[in-house]
Amino acid sequence: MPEYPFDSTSALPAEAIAAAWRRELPGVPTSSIGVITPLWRVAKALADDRRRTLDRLGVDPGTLDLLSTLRRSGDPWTLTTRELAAQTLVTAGAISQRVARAERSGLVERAPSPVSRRAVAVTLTPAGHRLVEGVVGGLLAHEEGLVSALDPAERELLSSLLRRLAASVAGDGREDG
Amino acid sequence: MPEYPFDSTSALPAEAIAAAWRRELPGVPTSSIGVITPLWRVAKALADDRRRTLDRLGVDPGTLDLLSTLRRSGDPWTLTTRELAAQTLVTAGAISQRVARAERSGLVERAPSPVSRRAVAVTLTPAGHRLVEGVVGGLLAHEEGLVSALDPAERELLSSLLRRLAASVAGDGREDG
DNA sequence: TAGCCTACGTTTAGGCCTAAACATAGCGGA
DNA sequence: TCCGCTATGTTTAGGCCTAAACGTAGGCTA
Repeated sequence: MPEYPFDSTSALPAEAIAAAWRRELPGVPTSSIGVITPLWRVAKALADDRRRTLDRLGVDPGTLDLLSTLRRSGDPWTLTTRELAAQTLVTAGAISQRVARAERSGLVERAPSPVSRRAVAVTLTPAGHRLVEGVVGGLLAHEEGLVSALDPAERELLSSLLRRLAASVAGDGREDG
Repeated sequence: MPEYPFDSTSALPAEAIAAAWRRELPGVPTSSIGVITPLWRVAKALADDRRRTLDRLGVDPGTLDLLSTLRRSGDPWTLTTRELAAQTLVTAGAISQRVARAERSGLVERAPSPVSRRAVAVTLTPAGHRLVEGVVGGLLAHEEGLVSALDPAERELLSSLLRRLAASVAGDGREDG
């Protein structure tokens, strides 16, 4: 049996963590804990769930992210390293490694870009097409089930709160120099 | 200059991703994308921000999580590997590695547990105390600023939606066997 | 045509994680 | 007392990431 990490429902409630800090180090500001802790727990639970689901389907999350981005981009299913990095939110170095892994597995091919001679064009192979097309529908259907605990109005509300928070975090923390 | 990943605000909106799937593979269910995509983007933005903040303070996120959990537990600042795994939501193997790293840095010590002979008691050293106490206040103050884009009522709402979602994800995805 | 700058990719070092295989410790029954 | 089962930790293989160093391409200018 695989060794699962503990799940978020059995973890200490965020409010207990905040209370412990106030008891141990009076004066530390604890109000962010109530939102950041549940956020990370959900994100981790979703990531764990996706990793296990994809494991059963024979692909890893980084590779599926790569194949999905190419597949979604439409005919001719080709993007440069730079475009892939921008759409998947990881560094160019990470893309380089993902592409190398996927290329070893025969899922994508690298070729000099027709547009710019220093760019590299990454293209889905037939095997890559088959894999992503065979997996994406099932994955999305599964995740649809996970979020169905919230009704459509609640999902919209959650989504909009998250987008506002994202704007705040991205705006801060970066713009010094 | 470090190579930053692209930030979430410049990324493709979740709705554009869903529309691309509907165009490319009609029939795939796309309604989960609107909530899962923003959720992961915020989580990643927060994780990136925390990593960089802690980097300036000379500690890594995994180590701070370990030291914080011990510090919060109160006198005598000792927990077993198992308790640490339960509270930090990572596997026992990950805890073992974190503790080994922190021990090499002189921040914690391992000793046989007085309670059970097969348990290992992990305790904060004076250097560990100094580090966590010197860092936690600043980190929480910084993150307080990040979430201040939402007013208290909105934070409470977000928090409660996230907790409901966490319960759904943890309940599903695991209980087969 | 050399010098410089920027854009684009890749590689490497090292942190971090999970899953799985291993070890050991204690418990409990036959 | 031997066997088996469970609890607890550690180790290893391998995925995944960032930061930083490194190549190399093209453009621009003197």
